[in-house]
Amino acid sequence: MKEENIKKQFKIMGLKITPARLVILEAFSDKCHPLSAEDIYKKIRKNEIDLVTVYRTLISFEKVGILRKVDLHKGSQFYEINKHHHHHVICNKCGFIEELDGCNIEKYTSKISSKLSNFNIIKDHSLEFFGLCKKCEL
Amino acid sequence: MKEENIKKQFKIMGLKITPARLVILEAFSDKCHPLSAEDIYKKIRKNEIDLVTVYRTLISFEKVGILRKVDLHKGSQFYEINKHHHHHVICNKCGFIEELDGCNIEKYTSKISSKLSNFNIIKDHSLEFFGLCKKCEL
DNA sequence: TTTTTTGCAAAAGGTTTGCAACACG
DNA sequence: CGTGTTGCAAACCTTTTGCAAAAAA
Repeated sequence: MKEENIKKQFKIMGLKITPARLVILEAFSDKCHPLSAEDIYKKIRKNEIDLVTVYRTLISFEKVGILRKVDLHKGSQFYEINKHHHHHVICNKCGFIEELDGCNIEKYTSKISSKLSNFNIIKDHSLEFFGLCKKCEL
Repeated sequence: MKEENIKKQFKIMGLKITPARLVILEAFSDKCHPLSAEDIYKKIRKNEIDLVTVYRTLISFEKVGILRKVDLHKGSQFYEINKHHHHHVICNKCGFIEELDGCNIEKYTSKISSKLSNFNIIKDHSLEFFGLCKKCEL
């Protein structure tokens, strides 16, 4: 995303443009793997942004819809850019992650929606696969 | 499950039969909602089983396949009986959980399996939906 | 100038580990 | 009796909170 567009989006979202936010957003753009707070902290250490700021930024970004949470059955919470909705396959042994293009479960979602007794509104879903990668299957 | 069958299964799994394990397993049987270590600890407090033992038991049960992890986007890890595979809808506001009967994404799973470049073996998946329950949508 | 945001320190969960005592088989 | 399991205390790791200083608009 271009600098200008980011600024516009931040403004719309009610977020001030700060170096920390730009750096953290940047950390997501060059790699499409999900990142944890710690991952980002290490990655941008040279910028000397506090880990607490990373946490707070992730929370704001998720709140306004820039990021989404991903559960990888690891110790900590991961986030990824909330675009090009997709899912992952995670190796139970080494933690390797493969991305799956797209997500075609809309049909399934609408089917289940009609069966629900306590929900009218479904906003999101998480779908991750777990297995053994080729290196670890041996 | 009957006492006898449990004992057999435990034996097969290489787990000794202990009061703690029976009580913890029991905690899962009368309710199909996912439970966290803390949930179980509170539920069985009268049996005076240490929280650490609960954690360790959950880990062993998951390892041998009696339980599976469920990610509910809450602070802690939840588990449920690894049978009658199904999914959940979780209210983002109040945390209410609705269970979905069955799971019909096998077709989807086999479709994605063929596209993977780093995995031959898919063992499990997690699929949870998030939204607002009828009480919270107002 | 006003409102957010940041850093630091500290607290608050949640989960894991070490070790000695205990219990299952 | 031997190995696996438990309880207790303490450590650990991740995430959150309070508050004053700094920065954005």
